[in-house]
Amino acid sequence: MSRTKEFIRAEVLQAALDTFMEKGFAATSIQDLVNATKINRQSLYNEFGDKRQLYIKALESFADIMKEEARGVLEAQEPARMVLEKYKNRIKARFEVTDAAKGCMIISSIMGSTHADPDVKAVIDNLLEKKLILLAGVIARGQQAGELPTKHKPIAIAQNIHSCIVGMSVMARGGAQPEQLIAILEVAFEGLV
Amino acid sequence: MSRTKEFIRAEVLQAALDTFMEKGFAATSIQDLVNATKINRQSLYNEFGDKRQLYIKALESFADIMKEEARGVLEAQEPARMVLEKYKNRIKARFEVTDAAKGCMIISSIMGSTHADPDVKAVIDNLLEKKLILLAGVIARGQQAGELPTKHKPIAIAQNIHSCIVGMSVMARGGAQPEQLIAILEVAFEGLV
DNA sequence: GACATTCTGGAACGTTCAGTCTATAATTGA
DNA sequence: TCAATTATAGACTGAACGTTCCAGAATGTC
Repeated sequence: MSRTKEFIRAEVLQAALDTFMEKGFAATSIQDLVNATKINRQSLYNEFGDKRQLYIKALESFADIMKEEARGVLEAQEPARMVLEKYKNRIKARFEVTDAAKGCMIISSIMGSTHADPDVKAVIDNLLEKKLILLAGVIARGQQAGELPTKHKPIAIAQNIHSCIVGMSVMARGGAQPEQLIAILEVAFEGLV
Repeated sequence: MSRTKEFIRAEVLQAALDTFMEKGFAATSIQDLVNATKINRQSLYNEFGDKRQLYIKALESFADIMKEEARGVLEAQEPARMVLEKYKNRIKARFEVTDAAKGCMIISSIMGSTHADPDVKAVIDNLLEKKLILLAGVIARGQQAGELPTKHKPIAIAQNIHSCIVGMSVMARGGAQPEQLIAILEVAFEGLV
């Protein structure tokens, strides 16, 4: 047979993801990716195709992680307030580690216009939809159980929380401190936990 | 003397701004800027220096507009709830026009890492600070007058609103519809207006 | 009308880019 | 040990990039 690979696909994808997140698609050169992944230029092309395909695969791995994280918390069969409390703490933890400043691949994609690519947009839209359904579902359950105020629709509240987290992520990258971000989160979850 | 210019500086800056917002700094070529501004390549260099300086000048003009808009609403000497109501309506109007999807130069800069440039970061930080001071000031005034709930600090509430607006801007660019965005805004201003 | 100045259009520069090619080294199964 | 296969390293290619240069056209002042 043949020689075996000396790199681990997941690690290479993670390194590529970090690079794309830090610099954005357009400003990331193949050489940047070669340096970051520490694998050969040709191996990159063999394994992932061109730059665009590598980007999409890195984005998909990011989306998978996000989806898994959201499901792990939001699908718990507990009272809605408790689930939301845990979710809030999960977000809080994300912004407490300083490298949260490195950003978010989804926001980076949207702002960098790579989402003009239908394949990219499909990944992003799918993640957003899944997340909002989960979150709105928990809120709806809480409202029906009389645990949560019913002034606003579940989907609007879910989107508000999402919107706020997106904003926090941008602010984190802009240099905001964890304490500020956590204070924002407390306001956003007012009346929910 | 000499031949007069055939272009209007503000219009050229606006065209450059639109281009940078749409594509981001790295993905915008000089040729793109020549096409968008409809002025000569050499004239661009004569008037604005290189690409980076043009970017900064476009960013500054954007920041000036944002600052002026914020001051126009938030410096009014009226009851805080009324000021916040007007501010909410101003934001709402911004997201009702469909070209809000084109984005925001500040977020684009932060996500695209042009804010690693100290000159760029200075413009952004200054705008953010000014805006938050104004907004937190109105909220503090409202709290002191007993118009607004005092559970959270004014600056935290202001940052929460800012964060939410930033998130909405990203969502708008991602394809969210005005109705969704307005519903988010209503949730964000809950208890404030 | 002559001059000085500045705008304009296009060519040209050196650099960097994404992607390909070639040659060599390494590893496997037989 | 050998043949087959694949990783690796670096040179290479053609295009696009930001920027500069140059020649000519246009315009205001004297």
